[in-house]
Amino acid sequence: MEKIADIRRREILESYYQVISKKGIEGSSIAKIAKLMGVQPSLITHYFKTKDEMTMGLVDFILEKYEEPYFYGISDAADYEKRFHLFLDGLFGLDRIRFVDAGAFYSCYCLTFRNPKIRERFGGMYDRFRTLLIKELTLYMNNGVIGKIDVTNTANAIMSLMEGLAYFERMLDAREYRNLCRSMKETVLRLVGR
Amino acid sequence: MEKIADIRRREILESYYQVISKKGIEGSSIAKIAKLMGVQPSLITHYFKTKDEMTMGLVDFILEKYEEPYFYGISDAADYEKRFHLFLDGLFGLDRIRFVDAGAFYSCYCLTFRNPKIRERFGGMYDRFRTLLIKELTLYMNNGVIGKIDVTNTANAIMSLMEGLAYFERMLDAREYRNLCRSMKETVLRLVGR
Amino acid sequence: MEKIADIRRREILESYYQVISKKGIEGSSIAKIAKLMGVQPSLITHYFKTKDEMTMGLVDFILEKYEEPYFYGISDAADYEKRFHLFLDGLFGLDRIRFVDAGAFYSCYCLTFRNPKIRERFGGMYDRFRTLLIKELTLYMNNGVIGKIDVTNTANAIMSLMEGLAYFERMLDAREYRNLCRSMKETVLRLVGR
Amino acid sequence: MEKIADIRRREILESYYQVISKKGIEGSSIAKIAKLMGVQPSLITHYFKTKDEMTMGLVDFILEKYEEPYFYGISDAADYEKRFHLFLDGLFGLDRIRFVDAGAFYSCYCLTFRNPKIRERFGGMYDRFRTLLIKELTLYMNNGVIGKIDVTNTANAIMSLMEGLAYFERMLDAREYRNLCRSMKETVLRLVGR
DNA sequence: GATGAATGAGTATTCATTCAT
DNA sequence: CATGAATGAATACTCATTCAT
Repeated sequence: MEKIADIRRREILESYYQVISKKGIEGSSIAKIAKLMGVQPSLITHYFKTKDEMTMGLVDFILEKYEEPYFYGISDAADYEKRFHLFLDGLFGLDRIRFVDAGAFYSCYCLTFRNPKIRERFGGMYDRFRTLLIKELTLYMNNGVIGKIDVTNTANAIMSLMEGLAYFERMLDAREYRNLCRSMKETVLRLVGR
Repeated sequence: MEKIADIRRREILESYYQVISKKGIEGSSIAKIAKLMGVQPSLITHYFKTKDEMTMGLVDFILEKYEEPYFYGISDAADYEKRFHLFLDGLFGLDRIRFVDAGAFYSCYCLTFRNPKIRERFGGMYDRFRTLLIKELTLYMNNGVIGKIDVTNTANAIMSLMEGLAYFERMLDAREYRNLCRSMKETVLRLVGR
Repeated sequence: MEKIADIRRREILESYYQVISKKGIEGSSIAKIAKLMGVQPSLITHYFKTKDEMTMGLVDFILEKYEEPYFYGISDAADYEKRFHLFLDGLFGLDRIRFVDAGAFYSCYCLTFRNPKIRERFGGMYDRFRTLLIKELTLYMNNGVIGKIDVTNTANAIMSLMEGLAYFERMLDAREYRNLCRSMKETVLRLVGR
Repeated sequence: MEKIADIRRREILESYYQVISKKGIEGSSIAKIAKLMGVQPSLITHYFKTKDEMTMGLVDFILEKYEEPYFYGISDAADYEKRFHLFLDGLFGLDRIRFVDAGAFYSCYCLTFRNPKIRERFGGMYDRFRTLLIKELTLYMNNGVIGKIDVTNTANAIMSLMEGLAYFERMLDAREYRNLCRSMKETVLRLVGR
């Protein structure tokens, strides 16, 4: 039984997210969010004292969404060989579900350049992701699925590949993107010594 | 013999660039640019009819700066072996000179999500870069410096690696970044069959 | 046996008084009062239907405080000569206790210019004070402590002197203020024919 | 030939003065001033960067008005006896022209409690007035029109009397006020030893 | 080529107040 | 008695833009 305040806050962040997706960070405003929600702007300031506070909320909102597929997308199959390929497909597969609008995500990423708190949040998220990758890679390494590697270094490389892939997704046509995905997967295979 | 108008326009874009670097796209305005230049805002509107027009100008300004090291950074050494390694260092070396403020660059990148014209500019820039990479890779391939590869595919992968590296640069500490650079270079070496 | 409602109203007025002292009438608001009290703004509206009503309450609160030293500060000594000098010291002495913050007091005084009800309250307070002065002066006159005077006129003059003194207190340095107090006392002595 | 900017600024201050007279400091706003002028609020911010800046301007505007009758109201008659009485009438006469709305004046006075700069302006004005009084009193003293007095002290007392008179003007009916004026004049006569 | 006056819509935030719980 | 949701108007100030000079 969630409190009404939490629901409202969530609603506001959801609307902020939609506005920022459509209009960008420079085109988003409390008034537009309120209009989308069908409430008065002052109601929003009732829940978030300042716009900065609300933006911090949005970053958390987005990073949570962004993180989800990584944390919950990993198979727990007993067969490590199979699990490894599922894992790779989860990272670079064409059917990878994108939970967060890329425009909104990069808008928030831009905030890291001037807002140390937001940079921390992004940093924290990537740390958690790196830790997850390391754990997973170590598992595969210890079970002979992949070769002996520097797991931290490899995790960083994988994250970089993923980021590059995401960045270029919309710059490429479907065929090029498909090739890039495959190429990335193969690159990872080589990186882990297979 | 440049006209005074061109000089002024350049000056304005330079100031816009500085403002966007410091305050982000959501914190930049004609008034702030004018203040930085020590002129009246209306002078800026005199040279750029609308803010959108000026922003288009800024994108070109930034992409030009961004492109420069790639186009002029490639060695023309006769020794292909040596040239190849200089080439790799140019892309992933620690001493790679960054000509464009990353915050400003990503702010402009964000605009591609809502402005098709700007997306075109970015797309064009990456096309030119891909063409350059393909030409260079083909040269190395034809001269036996690297193995038989799908050059387009490899060029895309290299661009992705570079982008991922740039994205994470400020999220990593110096040591991690150094390792990532080295790792990237090794990854490319494997991709090109060495 | 005071009701809780009366206590709360008193509490609210005390907080309003503090806020107006610190921020002035133009900087005071129900929200700030509520924050100072650690309650919700709506609680204040519960006790005072409108802000105007609360302001009326504040005026009474302040005038009551303001009046106090005059009403209770007068000696009841049997020796009229002595009592007269204590009386004078009470009005113009350096050790005169100020019960009301001058900033808050003048803020309320300003309201008399637009709010007839508030003007009445101030007028009533000054009437009571004048009556008191007249009574006291008559006593001294009838007992030969002072000469034959127009008591009403003299009371008005004394009030004016006091007001002028209060007005300039913070514009003068300590020495000047001390001299002014002494000068005022001497002026009164002359006015009452001594 | 005054510049348009100076005229506009003056116009704005005049309107601010009218609004503050009618609505008090707590009821005055840029929007109301603009409405009274028939212009957009943003035009006002064009001439005064902040409301505080405009308020500083208003204080100067009001003090200037307030000062005027004192500086220009003093007779330069050669007959000192006559000049002295004209001088007294100027200060306490019934026909004393009031140049400044009392409500607006006291609203500004209230600002001295929280704004040191404004306090300074008021202090400066009173200093100039005291200096003027001292000069005038010294003239009379040196020419035997009045007795030997402490001119500074007397100047302070006169200012206090005037302030008290102004403060109570609107609290008294016409007859009482007339009497108070006369009483004040007599008090001054006694203070200067006549 | 450049200034500065002016507009009108927009910004985040605060205001007093109402009402259901 | 007290909270907290919600409103709608107001606050100072900034925005991009136009236009006359």
